[in-house]
Amino acid sequence: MTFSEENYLKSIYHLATAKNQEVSTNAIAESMETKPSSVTDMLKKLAEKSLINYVKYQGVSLTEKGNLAAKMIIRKHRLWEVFLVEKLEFSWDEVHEIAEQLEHIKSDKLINKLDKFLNFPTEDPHGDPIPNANGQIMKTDKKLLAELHVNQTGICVGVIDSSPSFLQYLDNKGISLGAKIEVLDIEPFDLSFRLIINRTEMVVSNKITNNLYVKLD
Amino acid sequence: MTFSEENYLKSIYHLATAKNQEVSTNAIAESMETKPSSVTDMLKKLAEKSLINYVKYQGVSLTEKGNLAAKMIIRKHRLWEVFLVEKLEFSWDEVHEIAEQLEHIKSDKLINKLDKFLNFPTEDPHGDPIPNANGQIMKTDKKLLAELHVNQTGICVGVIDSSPSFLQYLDNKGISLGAKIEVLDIEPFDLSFRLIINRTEMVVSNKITNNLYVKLD
DNA sequence: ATATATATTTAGACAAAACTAAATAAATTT
DNA sequence: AAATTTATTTAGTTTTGTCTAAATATATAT
Repeated sequence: MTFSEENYLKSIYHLATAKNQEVSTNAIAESMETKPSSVTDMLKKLAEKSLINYVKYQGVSLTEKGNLAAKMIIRKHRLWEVFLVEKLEFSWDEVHEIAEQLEHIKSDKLINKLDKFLNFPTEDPHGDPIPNANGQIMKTDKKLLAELHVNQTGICVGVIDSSPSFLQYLDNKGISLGAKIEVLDIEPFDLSFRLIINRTEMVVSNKITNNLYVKLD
Repeated sequence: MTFSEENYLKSIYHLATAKNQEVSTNAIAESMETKPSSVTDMLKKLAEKSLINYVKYQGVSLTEKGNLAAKMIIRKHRLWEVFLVEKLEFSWDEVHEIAEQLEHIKSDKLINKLDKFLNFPTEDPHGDPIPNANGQIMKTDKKLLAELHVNQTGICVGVIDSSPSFLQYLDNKGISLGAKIEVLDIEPFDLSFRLIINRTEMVVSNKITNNLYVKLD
């Protein structure tokens, strides 16, 4: 499988998981920053290889085979991210780009040894789950911070937006995975939250609360 | 720089180092298992980028820029090999293929952090030197085992042939880097050596002695 | 020095993955 | 239901890296 094919599979997987329905050509083109006509070409190839179900004009879904392949790429991506943060001391906003390259390295033995070396982590540095060697994903019962009520507490377990700018914002505010969060107050007008995070009181906008996952305790 | 360009540079570097003269089109084609006509095409491109000195029909040499680029690829290859053996517990005959992929990952920060994580190794698992971040190579004063005389002793510091079959042969004989070697006897007829390696006596052919480096002590 | 053999380059073609522009299907509006 | 907009596909081109076959340069042998 080529790098390009792998990137398409990954993209389709993410879009299908988010929307939970057939994925459109245009959606893929947008997420991959390419042209719809290029997408059509690739869809034919992936369908030819039985990695996707493709009916002209009807959008696509992953086959069992394609789904597993996508999860294996995501497994590699997230394991390498753990390696970069835990072993090489990268910060969580720097690892995505490098993992985009490392995820294409082909060697089952390598990735399974890496998994063991890292002690079989179940989540990457952004709180996203890491599929195991069989493609199974442990799903945690996390909620958006935006869904909490006043006086509820939880711990930060992940982000939706993992762009460097958002992650750096969180760093500046002292918010990292594992941080203890208590909701003091919610402003009805703009849905901003007054919180205590790790003993520090702060106010965050609803843009933040809609991109942070917490686990209730 | 593309993967292919990097592979050509590496190949030219190795051939130039071994032969110490202009490298021929055919030699490159053979070492890369490709056709001379393909090589010619690529040489034009590399010359265009000032990575090699190329005069039609005269063979090629690396420019300063090309030489440095080649050494950086080799640096990455060898550092990843150290990682695979020291951290992931691969054996020395398994790492080459995987390192061939990893050497193309582009991130200076990554490779320098990896270097630090591995404690700035100077040699890879086969005893080959690792260029530092500036491209400098520490050269050790090693000799071929075949050059030793009766009664001389040394320690094994590297191999020329690093094919899995040779490395596995060495494993079977209990020969690894750091092994203590004493030459007991040399058979004039076939130049086979009777040795003591790590307290065990054995006889090895000149094919072996011409592929093992030792350092005298 | 000429003939022969070998090495190298050129010319033209192909596959992969992208693109643009044009055509067509599907969805939406009026 | 027809018209319009939007989404998707097709057709034809480009670039990268490879190939084969043919041409040409260099090296070797007689």
